[in-house]
Amino acid sequence: MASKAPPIDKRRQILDAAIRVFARQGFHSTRVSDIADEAGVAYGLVYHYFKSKDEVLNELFSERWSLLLSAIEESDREGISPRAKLEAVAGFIVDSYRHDPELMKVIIVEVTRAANSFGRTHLAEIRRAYDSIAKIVADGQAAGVFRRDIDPTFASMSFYGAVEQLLSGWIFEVIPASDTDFDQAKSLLVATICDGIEPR
Amino acid sequence: MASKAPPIDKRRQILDAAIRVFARQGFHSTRVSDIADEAGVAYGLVYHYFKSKDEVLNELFSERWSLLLSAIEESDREGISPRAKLEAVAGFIVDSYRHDPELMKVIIVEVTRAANSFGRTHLAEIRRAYDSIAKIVADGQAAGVFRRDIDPTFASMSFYGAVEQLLSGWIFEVIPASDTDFDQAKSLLVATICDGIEPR
DNA sequence: AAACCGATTGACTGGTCAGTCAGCCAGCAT
DNA sequence: ATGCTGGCTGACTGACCAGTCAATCGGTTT
Repeated sequence: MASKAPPIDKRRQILDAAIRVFARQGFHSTRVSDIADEAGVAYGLVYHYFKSKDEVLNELFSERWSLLLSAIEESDREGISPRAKLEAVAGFIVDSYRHDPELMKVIIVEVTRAANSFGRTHLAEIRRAYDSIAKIVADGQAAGVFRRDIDPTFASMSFYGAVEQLLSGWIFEVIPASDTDFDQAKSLLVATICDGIEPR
Repeated sequence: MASKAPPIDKRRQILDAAIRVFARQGFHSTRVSDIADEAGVAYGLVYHYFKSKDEVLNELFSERWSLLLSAIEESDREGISPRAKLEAVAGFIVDSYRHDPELMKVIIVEVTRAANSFGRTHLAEIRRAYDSIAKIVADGQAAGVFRRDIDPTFASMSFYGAVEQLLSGWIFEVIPASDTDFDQAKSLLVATICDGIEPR
């Protein structure tokens, strides 16, 4: 037989199990044995594929965050209005959550908002997202479609903060999370940040 | 002598030490002995005044958060415009940070954004803040000074998310934090959320 | 069939702390 | 003086768990 026996990717299996377990219990209260059990794999195998428990989370974060960064930078390259770019960014993040809520929960709760632990480690990567958004705003100002009296960095933080708060709300069931909520959120985020909540 | 020897409040001393240590090292990597050392007090005394290490943080959070809730509800009672109410809320939070950055850091990093641990425990209290802000927005809509096509809960989350993201930026030195930055932030937050970043 | 090798297993170890507890001591009452 | 009370002390313990490692397994090469 030239065909190999199904080479089940145990590494992937461990990562996927880790997403589920981290999402369910949080990073700090999951034991490495929980991951191994969830993956249906021996304890030691986790250490065959990963240097440490931390590295499992790092891998999950970096895998996904690089996609996010690409998406932001990609949308900035397209020949669309700054407002449409912001909408693309919000859309990508919201869709990421819709597509894989567990992974996004882990990333936000354990990394992005865990500023004392993994957030520190990945600060540079996280910052790159802020900076890319700020650049979109700055370009919009240069083009005259955004006000110049709001600092781009400030606008970027407000925008990203609003997006993340929304995801947090969904994650912890503070606000409803249906498909229509997701779609509304995309346009409402942009409407809020660009137009404001006062009538025009 | 009728005057008592200075009754140094050891309980308070422990709480204040905990703020400093939690801010410096984060809750998870501070040992109870670190708190005791910082307070200049014996290890066991921490357990004389508090049931557990968790209870120390709970106390710090509740102490401060109740002030925040009062301030929000207070500002809603004053006969000012909804926009001014939002400015009061943003102002109070920003000033809280200016006045005691270490405590606010602990509250945000370890509770408000630690959704899997203490955030869960205090979810109801945190939610009350969201709800109070949402009420301000809803009243503004009823009065016709805010658009009706943005859900108050949504607006509240965006607003609070922006505020918290800003504090996070200061805490982790992603953005500069001087007194003028604080003052600008107050009005910019409201300008952003109310007026939007597009020119009127 | 023998040597080889990476994947896989899970019992074990070493270190870390949260929380306990037995008792000390200062001030006050009797 | 003797006893009492409660703040205060810090050595100790029991539980927990990340990470190690020696052994096994299954497939491939010589």
